[in-house]
Amino acid sequence: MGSEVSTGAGRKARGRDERRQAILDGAFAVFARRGYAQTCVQEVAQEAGVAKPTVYNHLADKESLYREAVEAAADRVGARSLAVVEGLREVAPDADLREGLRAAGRGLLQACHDEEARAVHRLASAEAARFPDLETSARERTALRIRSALADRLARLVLAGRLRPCEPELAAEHFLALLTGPLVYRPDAEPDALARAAAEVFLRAYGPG
Amino acid sequence: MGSEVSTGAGRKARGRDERRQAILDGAFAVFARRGYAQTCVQEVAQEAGVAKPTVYNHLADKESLYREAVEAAADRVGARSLAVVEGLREVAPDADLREGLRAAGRGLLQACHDEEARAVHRLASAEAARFPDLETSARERTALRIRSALADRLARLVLAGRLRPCEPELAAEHFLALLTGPLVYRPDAEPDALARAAAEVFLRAYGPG
Amino acid sequence: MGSEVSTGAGRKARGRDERRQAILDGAFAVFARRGYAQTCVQEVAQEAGVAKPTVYNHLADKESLYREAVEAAADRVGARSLAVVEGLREVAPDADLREGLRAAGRGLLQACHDEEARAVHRLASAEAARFPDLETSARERTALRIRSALADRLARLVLAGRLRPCEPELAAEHFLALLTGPLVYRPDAEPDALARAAAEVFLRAYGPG
Amino acid sequence: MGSEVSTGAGRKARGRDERRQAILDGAFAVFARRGYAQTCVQEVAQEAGVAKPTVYNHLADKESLYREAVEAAADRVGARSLAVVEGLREVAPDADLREGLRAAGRGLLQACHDEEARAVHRLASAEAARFPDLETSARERTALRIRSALADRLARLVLAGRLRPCEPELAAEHFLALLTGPLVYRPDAEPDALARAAAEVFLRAYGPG
DNA sequence: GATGAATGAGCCTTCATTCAT
DNA sequence: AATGAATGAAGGCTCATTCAT
Repeated sequence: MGSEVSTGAGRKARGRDERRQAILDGAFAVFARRGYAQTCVQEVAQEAGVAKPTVYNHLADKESLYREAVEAAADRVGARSLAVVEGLREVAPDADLREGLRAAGRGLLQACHDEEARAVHRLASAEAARFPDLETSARERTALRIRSALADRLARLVLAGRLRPCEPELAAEHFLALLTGPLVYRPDAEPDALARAAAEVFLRAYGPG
Repeated sequence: MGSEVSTGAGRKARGRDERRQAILDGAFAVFARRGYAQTCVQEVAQEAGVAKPTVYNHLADKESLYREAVEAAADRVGARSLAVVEGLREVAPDADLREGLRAAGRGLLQACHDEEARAVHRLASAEAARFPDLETSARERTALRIRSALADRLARLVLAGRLRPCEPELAAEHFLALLTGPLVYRPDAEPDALARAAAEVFLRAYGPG
Repeated sequence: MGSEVSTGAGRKARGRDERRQAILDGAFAVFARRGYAQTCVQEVAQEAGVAKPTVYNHLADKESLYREAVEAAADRVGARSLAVVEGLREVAPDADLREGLRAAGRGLLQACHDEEARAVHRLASAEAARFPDLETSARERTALRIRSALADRLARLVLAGRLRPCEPELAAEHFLALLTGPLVYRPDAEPDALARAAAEVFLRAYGPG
Repeated sequence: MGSEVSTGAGRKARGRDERRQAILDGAFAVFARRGYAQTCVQEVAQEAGVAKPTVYNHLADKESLYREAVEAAADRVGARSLAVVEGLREVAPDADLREGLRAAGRGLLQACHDEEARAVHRLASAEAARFPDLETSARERTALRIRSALADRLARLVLAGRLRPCEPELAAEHFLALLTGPLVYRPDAEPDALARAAAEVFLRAYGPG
């Protein structure tokens, strides 16, 4: 008895959470592949390596499964993207701002336009009829967090005299729009070219007078 | 049968196309409300005021129904948007360009971000798994046509010396991105404010040196 | 076209009702054999010779199926029993009343304690948790109708001086209780013996002074 | 393990039986509320305050649980009813027989038509398909024991000249039928009124010539 | 002995699609 | 051409039961 107390409890708790994670990860993968309705819980269970009822042991029903899987993925995307934006802190006072924005742009394209990020947005908006608030929830976990963090960085750059005075939130929206907007027309555009063009145009519009 | 050929054929043909239209319109409405899987053919039939097998008389199956309904709607959206862009032709050589861009922006927001347009994009991307080419098809009928027409206008403005030399396609993408990008963060933003900001920033970046 | 109008419409209507009847009959048979939960709709469909969805085309769900099947059977039992009680009308003023009651008793045992009747009561009370009012509904269609009709007959016999003055409803309950009560202890008792004993005892208690 | 043998065995045995009782009582309560199929073992476990596998440690499976719970309750009902019938022993040779029967009738209605007793009969007959002998088993533990005991009392009353010669078993059946039969038609009838009417009619039929 | 977690099996229900009229 | 009715196929969910602790 005593020999299992310390690790036993730990293993149990850890095991349960790990299994839940595995189920959510499997669910996101299958939902991304097939969409909500095409996905059957059976397939999610297979992907997670558990039996079907085990899925229901952790998530109440297929809808919860979807919602939680999408939100968890949205959190991952948001976290990745935030880390990239934080990189802008390190732009030295005399460093090349254009280069810093371009690097941030490249990073953001990787972080918030990779396969997972696009799946998050697609899954969130696709089932807006069934989950009226999922789109908003996903947006808060990704786009809004990113804009907010980026606006913080831009505000500092304004104070440092490296950008002209402006509304930081709007400027952030514009930078992100310039960066990702073209993907609508050219989904396979080179990230580096996109980042360069976005930085260039952004600085012409928002650079110091 | 034979007795109806002369008038009957005419009536039938016209009635047939009208009925087909009614079915496609009903289908788009229901698909937009419920999504692909939630929609049952029965409901489409009701919305169109016909019986279920009649739907199958006009469209082979549910998938055709979806595809054709979405593509027809995409064509409508594209046509509306093109008309707006064509309005830029009328910007007189000495007129206020900023105001012209702003007006075009307002019109585009109405034309390509109204309920129907957003439904088209949502429906096209939501079922990417089932219709791998529908997203591309819808994009061609809407976004690409718009960009192309807008690029034409911008090229003329460059030639007229009212914009700095640039790649017209990229500039068009940037204008559209500046215009609609903020909607990701503020879905209920005022169209006029969006158009003004987009025109302003676009001209700072692309206006004559 | 014209040649099918008269029979076609009839056939359609008749066909639909007949099919519904077949489904309800099949359902009652299977429910009586297996009980509510053991019965799967598939088996009901087989018994009725239709496909499973056809069952759902006629009855909304398994619960409706149960309720309607039980109530239809209750109506049949009630109708059969009423016919037997009506037979008491024909007891001539100078005929042997004991013999008339005995014959009615035999008939009632056949009509309201045959396989079907017992199944009705069992099915109605077994699922009282799921169908809180089914037991009452079945009782109204069977027992209460029978008591009422029998009370009518007994009242006439009182007026004719062949029974002592009494409350006809209570007397009817007592006759029916004497008739069927012993079945609780001897489910296989001879109907004729039961009827004779019930008539005998009833007349000792309710016969003219 | 070894260290608990002396006291542990005693405690365990007592605790074990008590726990078994708690489980059977909980099972009966839940089965009576929900019926066999609606009841899940989980709910029985909750009602008994134990975990689900503990139920399986005491009873082999859900069917045993049902059978044993119903039979235990039937034994309780039978015991209560017998005690009431035994009360008839005390009718003094010169006491009011009508009053004695009426008192016994009231007592029997309490003992064998209370909530528990009706649940026993309902549960036993409801699952006749699954437990072909449970109905008989329950009847033996309740109705047949009661009839037998009552027949004993009636036989003595015949010998004492207070009832006319008759078959005691049949007379007992008739008394019980007169007593409880009307409940079929009036489930909420006053027990006292029922008992009075039953005693009255019974004595008219079975009282001394 | 008691429990948390996992599973195998089964059933209700829905719906796209096809016949017969 | 249009419809009422029927069906084949598929999937979500529940639950009795069993391991591992």
